[in-house]
Amino acid sequence: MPTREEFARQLREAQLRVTRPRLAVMAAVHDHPHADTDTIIRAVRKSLGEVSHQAVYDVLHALTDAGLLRRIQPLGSVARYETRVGDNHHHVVCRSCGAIADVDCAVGPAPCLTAADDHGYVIDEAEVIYWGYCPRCREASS
Amino acid sequence: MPTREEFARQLREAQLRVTRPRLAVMAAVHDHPHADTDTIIRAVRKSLGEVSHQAVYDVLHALTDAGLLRRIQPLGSVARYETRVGDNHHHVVCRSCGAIADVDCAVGPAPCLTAADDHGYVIDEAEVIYWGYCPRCREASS
DNA sequence: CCCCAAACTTGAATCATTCAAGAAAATTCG
DNA sequence: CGAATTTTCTTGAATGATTCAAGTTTGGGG
Repeated sequence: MPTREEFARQLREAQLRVTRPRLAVMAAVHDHPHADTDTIIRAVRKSLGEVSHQAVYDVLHALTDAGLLRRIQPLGSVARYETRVGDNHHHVVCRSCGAIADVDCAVGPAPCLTAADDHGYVIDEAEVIYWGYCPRCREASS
Repeated sequence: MPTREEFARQLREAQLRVTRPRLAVMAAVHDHPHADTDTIIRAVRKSLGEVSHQAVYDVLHALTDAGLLRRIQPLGSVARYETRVGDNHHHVVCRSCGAIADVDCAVGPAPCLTAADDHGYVIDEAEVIYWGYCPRCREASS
């Protein structure tokens, strides 16, 4: 996993101040891929002691706006975050337990798909969510 | 647009009772593609008089579970519904104003895409959201 | 026409997220 | 190095979509 210095460098490059909560959030999201806000808050408190939930929300927004984090939100789920950005990869979501896994882009570089009729929209990204059942749930229900 | 009888038939085929709120919700969603719940509630009240918001939520869930409606929820938006179901089409969302337009599937029948590595998941649907800017916002910002 | 499960009404509760105002900390510049 | 300035964090309350719960009404089979 990236070092503390690596995270700090990313923050500076994005014109953001380097603070303990921000470093902790970066580490937490890195360690818990696709984690929801509550999980991230708990992880951050585990490493720093008490931190306000508002601070975590602020940090998640700032880092997302800066492009250091990516926010995803499958139907019926709260917001989730991941550190893997800039490679336009996608996600598989289990309909049963909600587990999420990364999937590489199926058709090349972003935007990796071309709409049949774009209605005049200028498209710059195609976000794909695959729905199905994860190995564990499939086994449990058979 | 489908007739009242057409909607009633769809409800019966789905083993659901035919009620005025349900017919009104079907018509409202049909008339307001991609509308959020609040818009639907207002449209229903316009045609039926006072109807509890809870009834509309119940109906939307029942119809969605029955496959008569499809629920979509782009990042940062509340739940939206549409009557076009079963054809695995996708959506273009404007990053600026949030306008949504339908887009036919680029690669054939569902699931229209193949994941590079499915991690053992059994995938039955690929949901695609194209992000970009609609003609109006593009013009307004130039 | 009667019955009863399914639907609807009313009213309160939940919970993720946001708002607001002041305190604390991180860069900048002297 | 130390004060000034601005960003970030804390505290505490508010918002708003959605859900829960209990009781009433209604659709449609018998």
